[in-house]
Amino acid sequence: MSEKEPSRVRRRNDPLDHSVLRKSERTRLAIINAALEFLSTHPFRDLTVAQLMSLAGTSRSAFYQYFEDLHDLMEKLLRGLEEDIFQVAAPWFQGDGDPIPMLEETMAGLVQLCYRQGSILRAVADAAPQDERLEHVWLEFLNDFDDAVTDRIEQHQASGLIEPFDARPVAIALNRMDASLLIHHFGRRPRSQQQPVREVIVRIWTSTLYPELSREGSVPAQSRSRRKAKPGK
Amino acid sequence: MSEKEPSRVRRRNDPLDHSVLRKSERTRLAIINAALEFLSTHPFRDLTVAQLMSLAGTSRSAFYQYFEDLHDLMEKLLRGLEEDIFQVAAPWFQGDGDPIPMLEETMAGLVQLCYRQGSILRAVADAAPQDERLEHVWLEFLNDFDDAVTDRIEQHQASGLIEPFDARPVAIALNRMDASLLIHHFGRRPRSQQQPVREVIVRIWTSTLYPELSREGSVPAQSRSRRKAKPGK
DNA sequence: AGTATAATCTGACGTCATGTCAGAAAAAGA
DNA sequence: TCTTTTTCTGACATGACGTCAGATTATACT
Repeated sequence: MSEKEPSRVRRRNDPLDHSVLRKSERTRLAIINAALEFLSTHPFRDLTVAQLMSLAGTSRSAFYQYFEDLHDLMEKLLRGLEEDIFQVAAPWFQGDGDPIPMLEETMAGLVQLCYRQGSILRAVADAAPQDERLEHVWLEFLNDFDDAVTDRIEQHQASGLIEPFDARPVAIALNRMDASLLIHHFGRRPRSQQQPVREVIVRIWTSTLYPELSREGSVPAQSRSRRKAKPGK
Repeated sequence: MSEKEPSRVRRRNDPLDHSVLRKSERTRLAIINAALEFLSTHPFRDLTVAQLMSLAGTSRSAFYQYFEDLHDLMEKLLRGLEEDIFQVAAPWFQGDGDPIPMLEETMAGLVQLCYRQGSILRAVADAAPQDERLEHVWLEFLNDFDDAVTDRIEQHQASGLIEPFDARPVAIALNRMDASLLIHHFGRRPRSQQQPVREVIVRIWTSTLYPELSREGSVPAQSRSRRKAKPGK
């Protein structure tokens, strides 16, 4: 998310009128915001540079001062998400203790995040196959997740929490499921409810990874609604 | 592949030489074959009408006599797959008896089919977000599967084979996983091996749908490759 | 503030793939 | 061989892209 600092703040007069930001930075943000707004209501295929820049309030050609092309813009948007996602996923990946509650927490966070940013995720996924470079970034993004999940499964296998099996294919499968599901449910309006999505993800992960643990204490696994999940504001 | 016959010989006596097919039909097939060949080695984004028609051996504009545009062509290709897929999936959907072997059979068939036709699947999935109509067809295709799986789960729930839970979200999740996975592993060259993919799909479906049944008889589920699985081909 | 300089913007241009159409060429039928 | 129908083709118009030189505006310094 954080690019470079506003850096040398040597404003002598009061650049505050124009906000502390450099012009270029303001324009860049205007473009990004226009894109976010547009993509929250339209599919990526309808986004053109002309459209976008008229929303952003400058001329079409100015776009190319900030991004190589639309796919480059999507890449930047993805990078923004990436951090948040890895951060919100931390509990299951790094916590210790009963893995199922950690899984639930991680997935709740993931679902909530994607509930808000799902349109970006969808836009990136839609755009990726059109551009070799973006596709590479997207696959790398997914692959990072595969690596992380594989590691975590192997750790839990080493400590006996998960029975031994080839971890990577399972990690890939679960991740692809998550991605497709999150995009499917939250990638366009109107969005699905969070709860059923959260529940089904947790159900499949736990029955796949922790079958013995999951057998108990969850009837149909309906009433497991946890803390009110602060409305997130 | 095939240029045009030495032709020049307009023998209307035996149209068999030019095959029994009408010219238009031969051209249509030439286009489709050129597309299949191209897509088995290149991503959809590199396919242009000009490229395609030069492979097919006729002029660019002739393309539009047969298809509205490239997305329409992709739709036709998808329709071709659709039948095969539903057919090969029959065992679990329609058979009766122990559900796990049926699942295994269905998934083996699915994996094998997609091993061969994966590039089409990928091309369609890649192309879908670019065209409203194709996207609709693709989503409908997935949705038909969701319906079928939901029904089957509910049947098995009614007969006590599967514990009660909201079937549709689970069906959706499992289907999206399958689709992503099949495209991921078989959508481009070099392709993954069939066995691990088949195994992981079966593992996740069974542990999700038939957790009690699956607990037994499968150690880590590695050594389940009893039969030599005739080398494919 | 006033001005020099650097940063940013803009319109015009060339490119490429698309989809259409009228006329040419070839196939089908007799 | 001739006629009719089908199929193909080149040329055109369109729309989005990405670039660039010159104009315009912001910024820094006195």
